[in-house]
Amino acid sequence: MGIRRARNGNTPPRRDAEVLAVAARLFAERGYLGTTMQDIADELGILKGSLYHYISTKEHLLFRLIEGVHHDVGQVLADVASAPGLLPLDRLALYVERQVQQNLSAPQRIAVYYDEMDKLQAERHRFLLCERRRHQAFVVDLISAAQQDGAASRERSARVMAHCVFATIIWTARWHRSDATARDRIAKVCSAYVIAGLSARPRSLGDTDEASPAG
Amino acid sequence: MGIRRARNGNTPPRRDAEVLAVAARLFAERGYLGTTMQDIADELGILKGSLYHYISTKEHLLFRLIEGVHHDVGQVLADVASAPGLLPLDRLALYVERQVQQNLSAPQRIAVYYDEMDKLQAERHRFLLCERRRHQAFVVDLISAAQQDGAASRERSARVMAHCVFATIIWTARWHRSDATARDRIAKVCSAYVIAGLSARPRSLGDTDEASPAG
Amino acid sequence: MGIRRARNGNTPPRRDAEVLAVAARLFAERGYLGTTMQDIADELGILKGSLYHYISTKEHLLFRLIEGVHHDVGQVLADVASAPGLLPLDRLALYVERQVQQNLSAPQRIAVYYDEMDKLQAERHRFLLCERRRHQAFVVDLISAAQQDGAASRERSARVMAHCVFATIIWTARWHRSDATARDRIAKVCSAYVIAGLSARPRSLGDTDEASPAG
Amino acid sequence: MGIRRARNGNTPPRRDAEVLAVAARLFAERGYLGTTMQDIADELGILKGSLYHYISTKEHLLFRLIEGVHHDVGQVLADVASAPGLLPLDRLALYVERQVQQNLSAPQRIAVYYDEMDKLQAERHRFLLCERRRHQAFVVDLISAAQQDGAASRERSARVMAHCVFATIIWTARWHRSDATARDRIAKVCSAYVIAGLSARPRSLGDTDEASPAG
DNA sequence: CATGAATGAGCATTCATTCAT
DNA sequence: CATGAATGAATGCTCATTCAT
Repeated sequence: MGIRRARNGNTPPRRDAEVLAVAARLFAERGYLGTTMQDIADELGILKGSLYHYISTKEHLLFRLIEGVHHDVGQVLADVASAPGLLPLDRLALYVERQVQQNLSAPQRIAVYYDEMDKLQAERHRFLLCERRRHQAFVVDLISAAQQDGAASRERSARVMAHCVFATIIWTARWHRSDATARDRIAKVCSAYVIAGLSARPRSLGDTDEASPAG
Repeated sequence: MGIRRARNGNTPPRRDAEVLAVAARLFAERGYLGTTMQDIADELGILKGSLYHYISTKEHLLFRLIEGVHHDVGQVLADVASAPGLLPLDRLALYVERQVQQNLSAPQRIAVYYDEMDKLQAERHRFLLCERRRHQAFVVDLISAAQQDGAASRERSARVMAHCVFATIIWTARWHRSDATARDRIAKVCSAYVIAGLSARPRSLGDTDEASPAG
Repeated sequence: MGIRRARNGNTPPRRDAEVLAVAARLFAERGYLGTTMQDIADELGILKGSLYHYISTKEHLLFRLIEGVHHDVGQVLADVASAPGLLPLDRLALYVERQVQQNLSAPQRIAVYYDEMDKLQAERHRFLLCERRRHQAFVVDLISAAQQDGAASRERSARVMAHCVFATIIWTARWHRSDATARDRIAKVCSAYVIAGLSARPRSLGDTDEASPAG
Repeated sequence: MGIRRARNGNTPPRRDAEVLAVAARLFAERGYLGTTMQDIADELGILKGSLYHYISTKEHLLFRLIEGVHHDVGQVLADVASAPGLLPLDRLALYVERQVQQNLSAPQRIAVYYDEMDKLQAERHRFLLCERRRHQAFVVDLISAAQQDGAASRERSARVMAHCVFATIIWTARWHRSDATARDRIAKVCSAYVIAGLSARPRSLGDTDEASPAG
C-alpha cells in the first residue's frame, strides 16, 4: 500500500530529487511547520494531491532530507577519522574545514537538519539524536587528546569548547548567503578561529597580548 | 481595542508574567508554530479562550517575548560600550561574558529570539532585523579596532569572525540545560575561546603548538 | 435571580435609557449580530460585565428596543384610526405623514425594528409578526375603502399597493440623515407621492400626461 | 493564492453555482453574520472545510454574490438608458418595471445586495457605494427631466421622490414570496404606482378626488 | 502519473454570560 | 453598582491526506 520510492535504475528520478530540493529550500526558509504541501506543490508546478506520488508523508519527506545530511556528515567524520598522520588539533582543523565547506555548499539542508529534527517521529528522532551524540563524542575526544599533548588549553572544559566548535560550524549555514567563491575562505577563517580559540594560554580580561600597546 | 495591561502599581500582574514565561518555554521547546494556544492554556490551567484576557494575539505574545529579549540585549550593549578604559579585545571579552551569562539565565527566551523572529509581522520583523544589524556592526567594529591595534588577527575577515563570535554566544542557549552554578564557568570559557580565536597569529594546518609563544 | 428593571420612581433611570439609546444606535449602524456587548460597554464607558446590571440578555435588550417602537407605531395607528371625519384616502395621507415623521425622528430604532426583528426569540417574534399583520390589514382596508369610493385606483391590487406604501414609509429611515428641519417637508412629499400613487387613472407606458409636449 | 475558478468552458461549474445559490438563500434568510459556513456546508451536504474549494473567504463569497447583482442592475440601467424614443416618465416606468421584475425573479440576491453590502471590505464597499450613487443620479436626473417637461410634479423634491421610487422597487424583494406568475402583475402595479406618485398635481389633505382631472 | 474534490481534525480567535470581590 | 477574570461554545479558516476518475 505505502508508496515505494525505490527506483530501479533506468527511470531517472529527476522529479523525485526536485521534490527533495524544493522541500529543503522551503523548509529552510519557512520552517517545517510553516511550509504546507500546497507550497511545495506550487513551487513544483503540480497539484497538492500529485505530490503523494513522490512521497508518502510530509514527515517522511523531512526524514529523507535529514537522513541525507546525516549520511554526508558521517562521511566527513569517517574521512577525518581516517586521515593518516595528523595531530589531534590538526585533525580538528581538517574537521572544521570540511564541515564548514559542506554547510556552505548546501546551507538549507543543514539548517533543516539542526532546526527540524525534533519534528520527526519519536523513534527516528531518538536514533538521530544518538548519532549526533556520537558525533559530539568524536570532537570532545579530539579536544581532550589535544589537551593532553598540550596543544589545547587544559584550563577550559573540553565539552564546553566542543560546543563552541559546533556553534562556529553550524552557524555558518545560517548567515552565509550563497557566495560560492567565498566558501574556501570562510572555511579557512572558521578553522583558524576555532584552532586559535582552542589553543593553550587562554586570555582573561585585562590580560592583553604583549603585542598590544596596553600599558 | 487591545487589552489594557496598565496595572497601577500595587496589584502585581502575576498571571500576566506567568503567561509570558509559559509561552517562552513552550515556544522554545516546540517552536512558535508547533505550540498551540491550547498548549499554553493547558499549562496555565485555564481555558483557551481565557488566555485572551492577557494577550491580544498569538503573534503579539511572541512580539512581547522578543521585545523583552531585545531590550535586555540593548542593555548589555550599552553597558559594554560605556565601560571605561578597556582595549577593544577586552571590551569584546566583557561583551561575550555578559551575553553568555544572559543567554544561560534565560535560554528559552533567547532561543525564541533567534528562531522565531521571522514569524512576526513584516513591520515588527523589519524593525528588529535592523536593530540586529546595528548589534552586528558594534561587534564588527570592535574586532576591526582590535585588528588595527594588532590584538586581533589581521589575516581573517572581521565580518566572518564576528559571525563566529555570535555563533559561540548564541549556541550556548541551545545546548545548555539550566545548571545555574555552571553559568559563570561557561561564560568564562566562551569568552576565553572567543578571544583566543580572534587573536593574532592564526594556526594553520601542521602549525603545531611549539611555534606559539606559550611558555 | 433575574435582574429587575422596574425602577420605583425616585431613582432616575438615566443610565438605563442611555443603554437603550446606545444599543439602538449601534444595532442600527452595525446590525444586532455585528454589535458586541463590548461595543456597547465601550460606548457607555463601562465594562462589559457591568452592562448586566441594566439588562439581562442581549436579546432582551433588543426586545425592549423593538417593543418601544411597536408601542409608538400602535399609538400612531390608534390616532389615525380615531381621527374624525376623514375620507379613506385622507386618512391614509395622515397615516403616511405621521409614520414618516416618526421614522425620521428616530430612524435608528425603526431600522432596528425592521431589520432585526427576526433575531428575537421565536415567541416574541411570532407575536410582533402577528401585530405587524394587523397593521398591514389596517392599511389594506383603508386602500380598499378608497378604491370603493373611487378615490383609489381599482385596477391595482390593494395588497400590492399597501406594500408600496409601506416601502415608501419604511425606507425613509434608511436614507434620511438627521436633518431635523427637513422632517416635515419629507413627510409631506412622501404623503403626496403615496396618495398620487394610489389615485385612480393609472398611467401605462406611452400614456403620457396631456400636459406633456408629447405629440 | 486564492482558488482558481477559471473553468475552461465545457465542464459546467455546477457545484460552484450551487454554493452561490445556497449562500444567497441563507444570507437572505438569516443575514450574513447570522449564517455560518457550517450552515452553508450542511445545506450542500458537504463538510465545512470542503467549502473552501469553491470560495476563498466568506467575505469573498458575499462579494461574488453582490457583484452579480451589481452587474445585473447595471445591465438594466444600460438597457433603460438606451431604449429609443421614450419620454423621461415613460423611461422611468420601464426602469421600475424591469427592476421589479428582476427583484422578484431573485429576491434573495437583491435582499443581500441591500442589507449586507456594508459587511464587505472597506475598498469593495466604497466601490459599490460609489456605483450606487451613480445609479441614484440616473433616476434623479430622469425625474428632474420629467419635472421640466411638466410630466412630474415640480412641487416635490426630485431627490426625495427618487428615494420613494427606490423604496417601492427594493421593498418588493422583501415581501414577495416566489409566486412566479404574479411577477408581471406586481411589476405593472409598482410601475403604475410610481408613475402616478410622481405625476404632477399633488393631492393635499382634504383635496378630494373630484378635483382631479379623472373622468 | 496527474487531477481536484472531499475529508476531518485542528487552530486562533470571538463573544455572551457569570460571579467572586 | 462596578470590576475583570473566567467560561465554554462556536466561528472562520487551514491543511495533510485520500481516492475515484
